[in-house]
Amino acid sequence: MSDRAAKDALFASFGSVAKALGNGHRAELVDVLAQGERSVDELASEIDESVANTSQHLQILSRSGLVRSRRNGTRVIYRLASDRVAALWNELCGVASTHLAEVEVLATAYLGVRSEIETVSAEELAARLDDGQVVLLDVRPAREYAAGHIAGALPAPLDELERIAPSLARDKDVVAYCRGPYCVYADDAVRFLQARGISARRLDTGFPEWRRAGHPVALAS
Amino acid sequence: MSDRAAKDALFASFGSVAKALGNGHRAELVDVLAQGERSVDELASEIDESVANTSQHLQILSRSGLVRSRRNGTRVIYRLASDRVAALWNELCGVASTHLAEVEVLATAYLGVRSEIETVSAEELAARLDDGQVVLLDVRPAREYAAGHIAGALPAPLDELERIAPSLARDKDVVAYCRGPYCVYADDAVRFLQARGISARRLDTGFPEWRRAGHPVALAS
DNA sequence: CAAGCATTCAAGTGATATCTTGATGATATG
DNA sequence: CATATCATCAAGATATCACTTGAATGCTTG
Repeated sequence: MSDRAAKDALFASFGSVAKALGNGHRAELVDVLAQGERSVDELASEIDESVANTSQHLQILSRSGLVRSRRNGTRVIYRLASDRVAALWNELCGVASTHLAEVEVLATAYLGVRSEIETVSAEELAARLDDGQVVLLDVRPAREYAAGHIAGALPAPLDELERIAPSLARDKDVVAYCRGPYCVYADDAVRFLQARGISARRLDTGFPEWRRAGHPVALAS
Repeated sequence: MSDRAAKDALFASFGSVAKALGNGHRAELVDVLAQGERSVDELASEIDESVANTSQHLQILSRSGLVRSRRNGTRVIYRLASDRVAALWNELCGVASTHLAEVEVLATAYLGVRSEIETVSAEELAARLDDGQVVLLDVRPAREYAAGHIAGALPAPLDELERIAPSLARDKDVVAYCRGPYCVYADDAVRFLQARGISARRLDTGFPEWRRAGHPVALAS
């Protein structure tokens, strides 16, 4: 094999990993899997695609090494191959939002206008949690809270927020967090609380980023 | 627009950035551009593709925001949109080599067996440079050295290594570096020197990674 | 303004991707 | 062992991608 052919093959291999991420549905699958492992039909309903199609996309991700799977009874459970994959996904989103103007437009179309939603950085949140002056709400679905959450966070899935809101201490800061920067849950929660006169902010990232940064978490045993 | 359609569009947009990297030739273009800006025909000859094809690939990279261009006389000069793009490319290579077994095989086919080539980490090199006990050789083409190099490195392009080798002080460590972890130059240089009885090691990354890590560099004014 | 060079465009061809549909495979349960 | 469930496979239609070729554009220079 010539040097050129060998070099092409090596770079094609690097490219194949990017190609695996180069599809909206597969990108979404990686985004969901960053929250934790899921079965094929859970993933299919999460991304609103047929099971057959989802399965095929998962196999493409698997062939490029981004995800792994195991069988559990009749189900096949997929997970990210490692935290590095989640970090790569994060970096990709960051580059896209920095350099692709359309991302901002599309994010607004999906998430709504974010200008009135104040954010908190992970560093600030970590510091204020130590002071005990923050009520931290995990507004993801209950099972994701159960699988792991920021240390000290309260379970507060969106559909229970109405019930929880009245009991929030008025003398503390309320902060909501969810799956990540492009997840609607925390935005919805902040708007919901604001509409009830409770000022709240959202973590500017999400649980996976928090955990990867080495901040304290509570994980399912 | 429904939430689902909006979400699909947003994630398709993220995916489009990955798709731009999802081709061996474009990946190689990004790898070269991480060294510094280049004209279209320089890039075309670097990746051994036709100018027309190279131009089209560059436009795909440009549309996805990964590169920018400016005109200089009859030439069009392309550059990476930012260091974050180089960091993303690095992360991608890292994930590929961690999770794709074939990368190791292909890297060996291209770079040769690397087991006998000792490496130095950037941290160790930075520390030893301060001690003055290292001869550091930049074995990239001369114009890349001229555009910027590690502070204290000597210009030592491969085709002049024969001339330079005899003058290397025998009481110091010799370290070679080049474009990055998947570049042959430093490996070739180490083998060349070893064959002449000079023990040498290579930096395990390359110049762009060194610079992004904030280590000292000398840049063209 | 004509000539030359670098780059881009446009059109065409063969190869890949994506999604759908219906069938098959694997595992647990009655 | 029959059945239900979850997942994968196989085949086919449509769209997109990658590369080639030849023409067109933009800039500089004589």
